[in-house]
Amino acid sequence: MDMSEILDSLNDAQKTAVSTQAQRTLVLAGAGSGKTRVLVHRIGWLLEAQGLSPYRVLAVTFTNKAAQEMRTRIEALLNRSVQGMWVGTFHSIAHRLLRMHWEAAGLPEQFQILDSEDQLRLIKRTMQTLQVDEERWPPKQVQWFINNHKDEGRRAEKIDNNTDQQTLMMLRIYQAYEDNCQRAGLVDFAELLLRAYELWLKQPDLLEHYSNRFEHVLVDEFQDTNTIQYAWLKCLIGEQGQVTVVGDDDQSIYGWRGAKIENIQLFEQDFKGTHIIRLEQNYRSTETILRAANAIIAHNDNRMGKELWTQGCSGDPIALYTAFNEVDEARYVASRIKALAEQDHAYRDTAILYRSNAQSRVLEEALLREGLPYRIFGGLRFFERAEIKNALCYLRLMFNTADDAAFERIVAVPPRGIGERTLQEVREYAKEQQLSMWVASEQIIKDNRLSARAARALQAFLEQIIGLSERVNVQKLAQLVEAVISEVGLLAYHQKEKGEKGRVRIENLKELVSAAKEFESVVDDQEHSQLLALFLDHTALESRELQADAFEDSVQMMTLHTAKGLEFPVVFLVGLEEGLFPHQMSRNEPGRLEEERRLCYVGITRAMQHLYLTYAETRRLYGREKRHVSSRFIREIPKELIEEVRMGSKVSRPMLHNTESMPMASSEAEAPFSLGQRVLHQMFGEGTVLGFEGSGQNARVQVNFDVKGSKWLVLNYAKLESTV
DNA sequence: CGGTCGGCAGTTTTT
DNA sequence: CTGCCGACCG
Repeated sequence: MDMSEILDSLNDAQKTAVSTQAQRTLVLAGAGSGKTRVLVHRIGWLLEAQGLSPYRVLAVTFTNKAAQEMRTRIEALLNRSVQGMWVGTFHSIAHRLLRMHWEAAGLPEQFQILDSEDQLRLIKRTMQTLQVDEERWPPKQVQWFINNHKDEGRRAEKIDNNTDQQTLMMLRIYQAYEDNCQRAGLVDFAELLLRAYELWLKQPDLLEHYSNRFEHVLVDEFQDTNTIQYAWLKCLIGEQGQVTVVGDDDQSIYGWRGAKIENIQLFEQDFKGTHIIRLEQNYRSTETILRAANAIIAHNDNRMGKELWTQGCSGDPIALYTAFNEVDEARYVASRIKALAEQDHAYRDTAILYRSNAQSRVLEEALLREGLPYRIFGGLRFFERAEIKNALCYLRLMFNTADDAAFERIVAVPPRGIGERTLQEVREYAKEQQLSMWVASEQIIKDNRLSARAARALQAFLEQIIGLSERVNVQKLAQLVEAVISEVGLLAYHQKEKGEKGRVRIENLKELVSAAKEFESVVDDQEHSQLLALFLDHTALESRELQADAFEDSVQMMTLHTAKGLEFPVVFLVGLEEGLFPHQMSRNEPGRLEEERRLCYVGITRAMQHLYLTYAETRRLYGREKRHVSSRFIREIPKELIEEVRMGSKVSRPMLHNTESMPMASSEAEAPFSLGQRVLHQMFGEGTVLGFEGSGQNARVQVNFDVKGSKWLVLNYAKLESTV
């Protein structure tokens, strides 16, 4: 292959990053600077120019999507398959290692992965057996405690137990939870990483093998690595290994879940002679947008230092809309999107970004009112839905009867005459004898420790699972899934549910069968039982839906966190208020405030052409009206980049007594009411003016009545009175 | 065993 | 104001 294909399309900094001979390379890649491109071409360069075997390359990402994309793009660039290359998330690579070396890692061969919901349930269960007060030790907090320690590489027994009562109890739960996991062959997400790390420590020969094998390690989104991931990498790379890490300290937004932005600085110290390359040329946004982003992020301290620039045009000023309240804000966004659509902007070119999910609702209503199609990202993923997880837990229990988490989840779903009394009996016995729930059930039945009715029900359950698991080696995966949902009564169970809910759940269960079919065809030439194991891993590790949502041109709505890595021609960044963004909880701690600022930087740099910022002076949140001042992030943008928008009546401030002094657009000056004004209606009572539409005879006004809610009224008929 | 009611919490999310 | 979870009751 011609090397020029790999280098020619790149700028100088990118070329350097792709072709450097340095043993250690740190690429500081600004937003929109072609980061993925560099990573892909770097690997291409290593394989083609350096003649490295794909077998000797390990590339690590944070999401399955990124891993998938990387492999696809490398193969497209080189026009060949790179099968032997390991490309995956930290978790999937750790998982792969543990599957291959389960014995060395001290795990049973059929270990299963717990997602965070499973983990929380198991923690609750553990706490119940320990008789811990859930008021004093909230399970969520315990979960956080456990995961945090694991992320820092700390086992319960290694933690100093010379501490306060509160922590001491958490440690006890941590330990008991671990014991439960070990006995049931269960591994949570943090455990995958920790075990993989301990594998290096406990098995130097294994470490050496992989260190030798992976001559070059590449890491994407390096600023998001946590302590254990960093330690794992450091071991693997060792003194000899070559490594390329790519990241952007200004886009580190996951500190709250353990990511250590300091790892970037640490890298420079730990890996001597690191070649640092900055990618600062941006190919995404207008100069105006970049200047705003640069200005905001400049308020942070201890940056690695980077300034985005572009050869492109300066573009439109940033629009800033000050809304009276959140409804007005949403209305503005919707009306702008409608106007943009009329100028031939596709809906999918537009994104609405917000700090927290709770904000989406009002926006959604406004889009609905305008008849604009939208899609909200986030929310429950397919494999996380309750009915899907139930079905999967049957498969898990069939696969490994010791899986207590699965046992607990489905033993009474659908209901089959096994009540809390019976279960309590089983749990106690299991705890006493250090047995799995499954074996405990068997023995309790045998010992006649239950009423005849309960014993019969429990026996029937065990037999049903055994009956199903005998078919694992005989039937195809999809048939097996189908058998579970119909024979075990899940379908019938949801059929009985009233309302839309049951129907949707049944749809989902059928979707699960299709997913299994799809999986069969993708991963063929495997034994049936193997296939089941792989499928279970897949559902735990790749919660992404198999089929992307049906093609529809719609407005994209998501949180700022979700938007990372994406780009849109038009971006609305809403809710820029002190207390909301930066969030209340982050305002007083400098470190957390800086992370909020980086989040803002991420949001702004998503925009390619047009950026709209909005905030509401009053916002109803948690049923309470609160007044807010504009976000400091707005004020950190140079004034000359911003153009303030005033809609309709041109009154952005609802202070009634000030309306006269506010500038009025001549065309709208005749409007008898202003936005935010309080009015009285004969039938609907008092309310607040939210918006106008039309003029003259047809002029309509939208009023949010205190009691009757929001209504559109024709001004001519409405006989509204000002309350002032 | 399933339904209902009351209390309470309530950034951000991937694996 | 929601939505979720747990307790309680029929």
